[in-house]
Amino acid sequence: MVKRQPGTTPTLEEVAALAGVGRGTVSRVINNATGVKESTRRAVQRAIAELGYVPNLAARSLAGRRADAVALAITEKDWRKFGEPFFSEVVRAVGDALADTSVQLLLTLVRSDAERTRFVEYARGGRVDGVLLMSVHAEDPLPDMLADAGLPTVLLGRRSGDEQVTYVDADNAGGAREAVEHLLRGGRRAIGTVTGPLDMYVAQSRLRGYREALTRAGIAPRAAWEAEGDFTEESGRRATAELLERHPELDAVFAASDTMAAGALAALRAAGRRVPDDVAVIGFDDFQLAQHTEPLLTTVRQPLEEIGRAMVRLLLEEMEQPEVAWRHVILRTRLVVRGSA
Amino acid sequence: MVKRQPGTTPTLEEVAALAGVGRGTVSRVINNATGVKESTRRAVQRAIAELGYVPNLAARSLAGRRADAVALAITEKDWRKFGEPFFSEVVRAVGDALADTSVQLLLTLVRSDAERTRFVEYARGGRVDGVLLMSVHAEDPLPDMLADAGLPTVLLGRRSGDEQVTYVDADNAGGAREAVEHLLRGGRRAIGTVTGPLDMYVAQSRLRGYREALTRAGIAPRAAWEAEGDFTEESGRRATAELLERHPELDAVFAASDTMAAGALAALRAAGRRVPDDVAVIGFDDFQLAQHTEPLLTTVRQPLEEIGRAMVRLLLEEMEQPEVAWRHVILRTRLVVRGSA
DNA sequence: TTGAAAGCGCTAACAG
DNA sequence: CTGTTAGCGCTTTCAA
Repeated sequence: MVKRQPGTTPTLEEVAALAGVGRGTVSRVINNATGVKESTRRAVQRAIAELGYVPNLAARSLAGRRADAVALAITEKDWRKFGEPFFSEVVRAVGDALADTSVQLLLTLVRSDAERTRFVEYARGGRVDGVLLMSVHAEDPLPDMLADAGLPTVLLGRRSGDEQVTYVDADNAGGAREAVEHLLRGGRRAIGTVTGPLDMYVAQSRLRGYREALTRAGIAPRAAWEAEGDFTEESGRRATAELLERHPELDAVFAASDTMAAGALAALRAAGRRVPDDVAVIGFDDFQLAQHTEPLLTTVRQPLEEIGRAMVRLLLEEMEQPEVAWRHVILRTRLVVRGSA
Repeated sequence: MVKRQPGTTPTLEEVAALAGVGRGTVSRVINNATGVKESTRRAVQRAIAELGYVPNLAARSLAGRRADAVALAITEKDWRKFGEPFFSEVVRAVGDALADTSVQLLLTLVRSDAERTRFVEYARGGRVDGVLLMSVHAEDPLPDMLADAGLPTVLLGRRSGDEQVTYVDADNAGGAREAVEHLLRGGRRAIGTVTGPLDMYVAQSRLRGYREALTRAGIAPRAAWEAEGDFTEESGRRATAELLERHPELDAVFAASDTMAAGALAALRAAGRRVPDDVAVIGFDDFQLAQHTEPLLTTVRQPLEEIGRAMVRLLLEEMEQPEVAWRHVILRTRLVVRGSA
C-alpha cells in the first residue's frame, strides 16, 4: 500500500487559486453556506468542475470533527444468518432511512474478537459518527465498549430487560399476546407455542406474551405446550412435530417467528393435520416475508421500516444530546389477519 | 449532529506528555516501528493504557494518505438478491481474506444514482484505499467512475469480454464445458441447458462452454435446447418445464447456476421424470450450497474462497503498482462429482 | 461578502 | 535511539 499519486487530486487551495478567491470562500461554497455572492459562487463552481475537485473527507473530519458516516455492525458469528431476510430487510430499512441524507452507511462484520477490536478502533477513531448494532447477543460486550467510548450507539433489540444502551425494539410481548388472543377469540383453547432460543430476550418476551394471553383467558400455561426452536425453519418443523406427538389435542400453534411458522406448517401437514381447520398457526412476522408463507397464515407484523427510521432518529438524537444516558423506543406491532386462523 | 465532546479524547500529544517523550516516539510505538528502546516503549504503552488513547484515524489518513479500509460495494437495485447465498458467501470470503490485516472492510449499498454519487464522493474522498465491486451490471458506470478517479478498483466478474478494469472471474466457459463433457462421458446425448440472463457476460460464457462441449462431441448445438432463466430457482423450474415439454427426448440438463439447478430438479420430478436415471442434472455451483440441492447432483464448483483472496490480492497490487492499467485473473473451476449423473 | 490565519491529530523527515 | 518540525486539506473564527 502506497500513497496514491500525490498531487493528482486537486485540493481546495488549487480551486481557490483558479477561481481567484480565498480558501474560506471555496469552503463556504462546497458546504452550501450562506453569504456568498452569487457571481463568486458560480466562479468557484466552475473551478471545481474544471479541476474535478472532490473534498478530502479525512481532512474534513479532522477539521470539522464529523465523519458523515454511520456504521451498521452485524455481530453474528453464525454467518449463514447474514443471508436471512430479517438481516437484509433491516439493512434495507436503515439504508432507506438514510437515503436522502449525506450520511454514508457502512455495513461491517464483527465475527471474531479480532474483528471486534479492529472495529472499535475504527469507530473510536472518528471514522463514523455513530454505530447501529443488530443481532446483539446477550453476552456481547461491543455495545458497552462503544457506549463507554462516548460513541452514539443504538441497538436493534435489547440484551435484557434493563438494557443500559439506547435501543429500538418491537413490543414483542404485546404482539405475541395479541396473536394468542386472536386464536382464543377464534375458539381455540389448546394452544401450543414454538419459542425462539430462550437465551435471547426477544424469545423470552414473546413467550411471556403467549403465557399472559392464556392466563388472562383463564387457561393455565403448560410447560408441555412449549417447545424451543432457534428461529430457523427446520427448528420450527421439529418443535412442532414434537408438540403434536406429545399433545395431539392441540388445536393451534403460535410460532415466535415467521420462519418457524413456515416450519410449523410443514410439520402439521406432514402429520396429516389440516390447517387451519384442524390446527391454526400464527407466526411472528420478523421480515415481512408473508408471501413465502401461506395466505391463510395470520401473523404479527413487526414494523421494520419504522424500526429503521427510529434507529436513525435515535442515533441523531444521541449525537445532539450527549447528556442523555440512554433512551428506549418500543414500536407497536400489528396483527395481520389473512384467512381464518 | 454536533461535535462529540471535544477534549474528551486524549491525543497523541497528551500521551507523549504523560510518558515524558516526544510525539514522534509515541507515533513509532503505536505503529510498531522498530528502533524504540524497550523501556521507553513500555512507558509509552503505559501512558496509552492510562489515558485510554485511541489514534484518530482521520488525522492518520490525512497525514499518511492511507485509510486502512476498503469498501465492498454491492450495486444491486434488486435488493432481495442481497439475501442470496452468493452474496453473503462472497462477503464472507472477502472478510476472511482481510481477517488478519488491519484493514477494515466496509460494505456499502449502491442502489440508486444518489447513492452512487454519495459513494463515489466517499471513496474519492480518501476514506478507503480501494473498492471491490460485485454484481456489476453491464451498463453500470460505477467501475469506470472509480477507476478514472485513480482509485484501486477490482470487479468480481466482468461486464464484457474486454473489460478494462481489473477483475477476478471464474473460468465460466471452461467450467460449463467440463460439466457437459461429464454428461457426454456418461452417455447422454440430448443435453439441454438453462442459461442465466443473456445480457450478463457470465451467462453468455457458460452458454458458450455448453455449446463448445457439444460441438466438440460432434453434436450440433440447437437453439431449441436452450432456455433462458435469471439465476433464480423459479426461473430454473419454468425454463426446465418448457424444455421438457418441447423436447421430451432430453436426457440431461445443464443449469447455469446451482439455484436454477434446484429449480430444474423440481420441474423434472413434477413432470414425473426420474433423476438421474431418466434425466441427469448438473448445476454451476455459485455458492457452495450443495447441501441445499441433492446428493446426486454433480456440480461445477466456483472457488469463492479463492475469489475473495484474489480480489484482495489484486487490490493490494493496484495500490502498489499504479502504473499497471488493469489486470485480470481467471480462476479454475472444479467438477465435483456426486452420485451418478 | 471575503481573505487570512489558526488549528484539527497525526506521520515522516531530519537532526541530533 | 529520540525530539523537533513541517506539513496533510479542510473548517472556522476573526478581521477587513
